[in-house]
Amino acid sequence: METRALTARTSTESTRDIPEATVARLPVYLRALTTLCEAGTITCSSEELASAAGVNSAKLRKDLSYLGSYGTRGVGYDVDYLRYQIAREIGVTQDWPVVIVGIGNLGHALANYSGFRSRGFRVVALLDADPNRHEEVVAGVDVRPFDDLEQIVKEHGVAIGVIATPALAAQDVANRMVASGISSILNFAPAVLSVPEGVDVRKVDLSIELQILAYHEQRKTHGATA
Amino acid sequence: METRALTARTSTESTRDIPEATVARLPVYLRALTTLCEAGTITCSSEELASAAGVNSAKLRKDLSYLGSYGTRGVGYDVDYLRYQIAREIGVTQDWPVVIVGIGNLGHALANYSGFRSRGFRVVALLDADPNRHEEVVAGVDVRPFDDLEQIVKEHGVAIGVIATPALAAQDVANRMVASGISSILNFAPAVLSVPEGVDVRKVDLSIELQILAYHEQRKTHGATA
DNA sequence: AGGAGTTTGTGAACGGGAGAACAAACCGAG
DNA sequence: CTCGGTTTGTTCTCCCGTTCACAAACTCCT
Repeated sequence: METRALTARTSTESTRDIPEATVARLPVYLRALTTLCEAGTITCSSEELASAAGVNSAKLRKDLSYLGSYGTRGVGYDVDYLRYQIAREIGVTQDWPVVIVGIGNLGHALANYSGFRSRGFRVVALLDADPNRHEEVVAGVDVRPFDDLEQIVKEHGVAIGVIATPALAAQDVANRMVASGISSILNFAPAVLSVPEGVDVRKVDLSIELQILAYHEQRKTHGATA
Repeated sequence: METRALTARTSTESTRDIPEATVARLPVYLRALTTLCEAGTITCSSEELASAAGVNSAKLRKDLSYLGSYGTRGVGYDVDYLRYQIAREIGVTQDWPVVIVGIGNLGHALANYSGFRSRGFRVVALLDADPNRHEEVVAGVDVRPFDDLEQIVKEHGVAIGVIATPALAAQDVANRMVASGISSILNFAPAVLSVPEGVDVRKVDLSIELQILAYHEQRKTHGATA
């Protein structure tokens, strides 16, 4: 009778529906906590953690409150405990298999990026349409033909794909990924992807970021071009 | 008596104070327009352009309205004219000199990325603290010692810097950049930078994007781990 | 010239996130 | 046990951004 049925979960814990803005900050908190942890810190206040993460302390506390009450009033948060809780909420307590398509300059860099491995992701395959690259071994993983995508996805249970191809190829790659069963895509190609309902796409665009900076930069020195 | 005094500008054109969310979308429109232009399209409606950019048409129209009235009712927008207007508003009608610090995997990829050159940016220098790299030439630009930063910035009038170093070095690099006169920073290092008032920092974090995808992915297959 | 059809530009309602401020809860000292 | 100091969790308010809906404006056809 109630809409509750939709939000009710089997689990005994975890209040669901975390705001999107909060979800985007959780990884930042996670990194800050890891840094604190490595520095030997046992406990920290919301003020300290907020400062380490570069956000407002009130915002931090509100964000954490969506996950539950993991702090202790008058004391603060247990660094290691909170770190685990956030990692669990995000889902990076165990590794996610990932495929990267497009082994150009950027693909190389991504394959070699150690931050993936250390933060819950494992590159299980590198794919490229160019046969000349199929001899290569990058970061300990050999480059394979793009047509192997479906088999690899099935074999490793891959849910997340990274697109690092030229813009023209991006939509085709996305289509094949979706057809193979991938339901989350990180797109580095400068192209707008259209995907079916239920598939998440996040886009990282290097030149757009620079253009945004250029806009503000232009403002700073507006009329003073002499 | 009115707050108008604050928003009034000397220029005869350009209504100022464009919302930040709009600024972030202008480069997307610019790219969509360029694509349309290359396809030979002369005119397009807000609906078409919005679809090409992957946004709502009402949002597109409102965004464009902040720049002025560049469309024609009953007709649409002149592709080439609008393209120029947006480029001018962003400030990419002429090239911005850019320095990249940290020539590891990612730095290499960035230096070779053709999208910068074609979108109003010119890499004038590659810097690295490691003397072993100073022999290298990447993308036609030779890698120079980090200590040359100030001289290069002065010489070329560089206002925008890109940080592609490990996390530990990022803050130091940022400090040196600011001291040299750079006032806009694009940071790829997984670290929170603190900079003085007036300096803009944008952050691109590869693993955070993946973590956000992982969160949603975990939801899709919530209790069905069987 | 006039009217039908089309598309822009914008006013207004709506929803979500940011930040301030405070009550509830915890620790430790006496 | 009580009290003062500290820090969390949460409520409330404000502001930005999104979206709807419609009037204004333009073209084309008759």
